[in-house]
Amino acid sequence: MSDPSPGLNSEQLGAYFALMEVSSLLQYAVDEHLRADGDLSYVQFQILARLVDAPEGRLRMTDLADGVVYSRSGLTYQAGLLEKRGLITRAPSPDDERSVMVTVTDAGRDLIAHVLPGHVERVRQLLFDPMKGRDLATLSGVLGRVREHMRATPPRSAKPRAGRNRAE
Amino acid sequence: MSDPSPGLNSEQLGAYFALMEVSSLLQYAVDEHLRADGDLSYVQFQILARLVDAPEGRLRMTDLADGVVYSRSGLTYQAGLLEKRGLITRAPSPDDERSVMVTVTDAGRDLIAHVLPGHVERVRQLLFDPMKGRDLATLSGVLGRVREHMRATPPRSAKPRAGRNRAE
DNA sequence: ACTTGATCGTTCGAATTCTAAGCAAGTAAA
DNA sequence: TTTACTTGCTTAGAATTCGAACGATCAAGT
Repeated sequence: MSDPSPGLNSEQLGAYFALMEVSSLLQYAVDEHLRADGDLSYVQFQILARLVDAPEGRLRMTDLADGVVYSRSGLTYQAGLLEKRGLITRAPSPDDERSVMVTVTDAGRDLIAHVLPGHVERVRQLLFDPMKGRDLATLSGVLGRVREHMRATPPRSAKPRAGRNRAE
Repeated sequence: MSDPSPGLNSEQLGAYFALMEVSSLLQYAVDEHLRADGDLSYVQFQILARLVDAPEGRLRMTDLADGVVYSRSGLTYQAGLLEKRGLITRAPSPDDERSVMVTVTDAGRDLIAHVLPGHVERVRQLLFDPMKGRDLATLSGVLGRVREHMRATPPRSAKPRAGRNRAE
């Protein structure tokens, strides 16, 4: 039900714009570093990092795509590039013949290990240096809650059920 | 001097990931609405919105590009699309013959006015509904400060000065 | 078994994006 | 003024991205 749509006050609007601008600028900055230091795009870094973090270093394509907020076809394309560079391998899953398990190779782990310190350093400089006091605690609290809320909120176009909807 | 690179603690890392994921999901959600309701991409909406906000409803291409964190050539492309749809006009600036002034048309203003309520509504539902108490105040304080810090921090690859650098 | 429907991943084509190169116009120094 | 450099924008071509269509596999229900 959530409140009879009063729009956003100017503080909310400012926070919204700031959020989008900060994430854009941050992504540009780290992307630049990743390319220079490891010839990786931000997306590729995300994929590898997520795999390194996963148990056994492997994930199904779909879970990986959901994790990095990315389309399946886009992931197929990037996985092709990463596989060509020997940073990951792909193999059909034993349990489910449809799905493909993606696994980081040692080369992939090495590359992430090589790039990570500089990456983290940039994030610290840009994002956390200007914070003070309880800023971090509040920020991570709020963002964590918002993230859960978003994950739980299905996209508005939540599948027109069968077919015959959508007049017009 | 900012601290001898201790990396990031796990709370910082979590906040960083949450920030990127939240902005991604939020952008997907509003993008979906904008396309359905006004046949606009998120970038196009940003361009128009920024113009509507500008004095006289016009801006130079470069300032517009910087404002939306976008490449110049990308903006040229999008401006072409928007002009074709009659939402903006382009004209050479009187003062500086090089630069191009972009202006929102009435149609452009109307479209933004049409789309804005739904847009804002989604942002409110996804981003602000799960907030409470002083969350908003802190968030906008922190993000505002971070944004200023980022704008002031030049990209690391701050122009190889003249030409003869970049061995290799 | 047999149909129906959902899920998984890829391929295809179109749209978007970036970088590099180029042109035109401004600025500054000689 | 002439030269050199910078700035503003566009063009050209390659790379990336997405959505729709597809083939294959699984999961139920009958």
